[in-house]
Amino acid sequence: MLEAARDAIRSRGYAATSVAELCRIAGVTTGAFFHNFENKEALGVAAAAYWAETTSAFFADAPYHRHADPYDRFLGYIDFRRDIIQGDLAEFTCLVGTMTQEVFAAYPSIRDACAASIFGHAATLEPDIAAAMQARGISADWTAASLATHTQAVLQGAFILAKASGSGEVARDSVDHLRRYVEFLFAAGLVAGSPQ
Amino acid sequence: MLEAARDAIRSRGYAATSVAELCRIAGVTTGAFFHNFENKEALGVAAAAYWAETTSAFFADAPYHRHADPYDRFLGYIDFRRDIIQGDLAEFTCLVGTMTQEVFAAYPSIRDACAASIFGHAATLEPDIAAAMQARGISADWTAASLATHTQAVLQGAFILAKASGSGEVARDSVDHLRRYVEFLFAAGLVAGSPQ
DNA sequence: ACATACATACCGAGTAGTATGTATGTATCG
DNA sequence: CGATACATACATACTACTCGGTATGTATGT
Repeated sequence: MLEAARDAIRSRGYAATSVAELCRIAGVTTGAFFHNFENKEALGVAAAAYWAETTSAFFADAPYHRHADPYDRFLGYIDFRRDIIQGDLAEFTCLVGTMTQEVFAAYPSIRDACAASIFGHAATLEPDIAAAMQARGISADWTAASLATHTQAVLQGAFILAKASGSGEVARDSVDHLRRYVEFLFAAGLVAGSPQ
Repeated sequence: MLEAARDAIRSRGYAATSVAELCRIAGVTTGAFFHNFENKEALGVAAAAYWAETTSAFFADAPYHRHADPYDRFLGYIDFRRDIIQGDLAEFTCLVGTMTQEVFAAYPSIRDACAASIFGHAATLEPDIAAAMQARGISADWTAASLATHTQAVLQGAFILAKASGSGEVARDSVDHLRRYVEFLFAAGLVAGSPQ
């Protein structure tokens, strides 16, 4: 059911996905649906929570954690995010980013669940960024938290451009820029602190 | 009518905005609506085209064009984008970015109109970026076009995070990171070409 | 000066279809 | 036997869209 919601909402959006269609895809009846979810809004919240869970597990198992150096882990994360931008648009884009755009004003409960997923994921990057900053003696006018959040902004924006262009290529290009930025940040830390 | 569509779709989304509601806001009848637009999809296309027109004029009149140096104009653009992230969420976020997420699979005509607006706007930045690169003798593994596109990705992603968090603050933080990146790119051009 | 014919823009009640949600019945469990 | 987990058949509201009618203007002929 939650998987059906994930797939349908990712390709059609929240409002355009009907409960009946969802039931048909998942092979359940409307009775079962409304037995498990109070209403459609509750499904949206549950879908966002399910997304947070499954993506957490997915990234926890990803190979970039093998690196001993936290800086390498962070760069490895970015490379990994770049690598998984491939195949069908609805397969690599972000459910909660999509839903947020639609429901942020009308359904605060869904918006909050989406925000928890996005910022919760960003928070998992903070320790590595902070450790990398400390190892390189970086004290800048940006924080580990703001850089972690920025990576998510770049990714979300990259997904929008991918959907607009119909291809993941522009998204990968943007992630390349993000990687270069991070290299600059930590290379600059070795010499001074900020550009010019 | 197009203004009503712009405001309604920016806060509620395309699918959740009904024709009847649109007519009520704009103070027209359904007869008038379907006289002017073949169907709701045609309105979506027209709204995206109207957005492209009005934003083109808005940015053409913006103060950053006063700078004599193309590099300053580009940085001025980024600062301007940062400055206008204020007030209500539905007022500073991007109509075509929002619509793209919803309709990219179901309504190719709307998606294409949104893509034309986004990438058309990005293209207006290319000449200044290219001129700045040439003035500083930069030959890098990135192009003016890819950097222009990346700026749009950061902005679009920043808007998503703003909607998720309910505040423009995180969006402005991301634009700050973008500015710092651009400064790095052009500072590095003066010495070598890439980080390290 | 003005009648006729016609085109365009618009009105708004109505329609077929679809949306979410509900009321009620039934099977399956501990 | 009571509670939970569903299935089925609606109910009600809303959806995009239509269609016959009308108001307004314009081109043309006399």
